[in-house]
Amino acid sequence: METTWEQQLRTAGLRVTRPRLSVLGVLAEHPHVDADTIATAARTVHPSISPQAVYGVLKALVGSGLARRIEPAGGPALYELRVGDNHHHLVCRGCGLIADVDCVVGQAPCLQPSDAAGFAVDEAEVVFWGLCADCQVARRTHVHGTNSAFEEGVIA
Amino acid sequence: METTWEQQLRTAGLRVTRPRLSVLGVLAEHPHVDADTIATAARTVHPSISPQAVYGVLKALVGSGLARRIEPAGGPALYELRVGDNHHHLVCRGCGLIADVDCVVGQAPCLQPSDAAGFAVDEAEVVFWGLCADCQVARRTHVHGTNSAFEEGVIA
DNA sequence: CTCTTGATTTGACTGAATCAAGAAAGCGAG
DNA sequence: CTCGCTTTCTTGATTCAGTCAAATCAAGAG
Repeated sequence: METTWEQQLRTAGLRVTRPRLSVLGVLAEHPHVDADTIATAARTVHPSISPQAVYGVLKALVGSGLARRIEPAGGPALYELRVGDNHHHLVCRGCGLIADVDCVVGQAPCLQPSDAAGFAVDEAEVVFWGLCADCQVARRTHVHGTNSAFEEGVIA
Repeated sequence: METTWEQQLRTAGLRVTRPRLSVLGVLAEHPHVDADTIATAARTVHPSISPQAVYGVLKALVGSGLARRIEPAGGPALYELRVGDNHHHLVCRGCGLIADVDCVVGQAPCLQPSDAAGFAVDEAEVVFWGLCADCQVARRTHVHGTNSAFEEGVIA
């Protein structure tokens, strides 16, 4: 697995560098992370890595299709290594937890708009909003505000 | 129509103020606008309105259900008056143009994830990415880069 | 008309991300 | 193995969207 990243980088026409391997390592362990968390985690392996290097690496990875960038409303961009399978995401309104959902249909775009209004659609992005199991419990226990942040448009 | 806003504000328990009426006026004319554009446009009617007032008004409108906030990846948040019908959006990768798409199914969430992973889902947000009619032409005419900005992950 | 409460202004501030210039490292050719 | 070109990383400044807080101002109930 370790060497695979090296190969993948080369295949993508990218040089194999320490910052890139560190970032890939972090992404492999954490399915959905923001740039800042990646920088912090990567520093345990490569202490001198700069935040901007992380942005640069991520841009290169996304640009070459090795990683995917998702931008849930109300938070920083997140990155994941799972690419090419056009899956979707569940986002928790309470704690920001993200889970993957397999796409029912196979290829992108998995959905077609009822009226495309002249658009050539190449991707249908689906985000399911709700409460994760833990936050549902926390809500019911009525300790309103236990789980920090993200409090806002909860519909129920 | 003019007076309806006043009524709607009152019904929502909000005071009727000049900044709020100005912002509502702008939103009624432009279906999908960002806060900055709203501020600029509102100033033609109410010159002294401050940018922060616009943020305040928008937060109040969204909070009371009179407006909806959407946040397409890679751009500032946009606001629209069309609420309560759970419709979706088409976004142009070329120029950022946004079009509404009626939801095929009626109520939210219109879609259910195949495996909710314990989440209580209350909304399915769908964004269709592609090229609008104009940008398709511009692309074909090969004047690459005519339509500013937004250039990046075009799949085709 | 007056008073209370809610809204707006003003101005400072945060967080995420980009840009630019110089230094450093990858890696192919010799 | 070494050279040297090119890509990538570092450092530091800068933008952009949006928030926060204190003070002023106005809506509208009484």
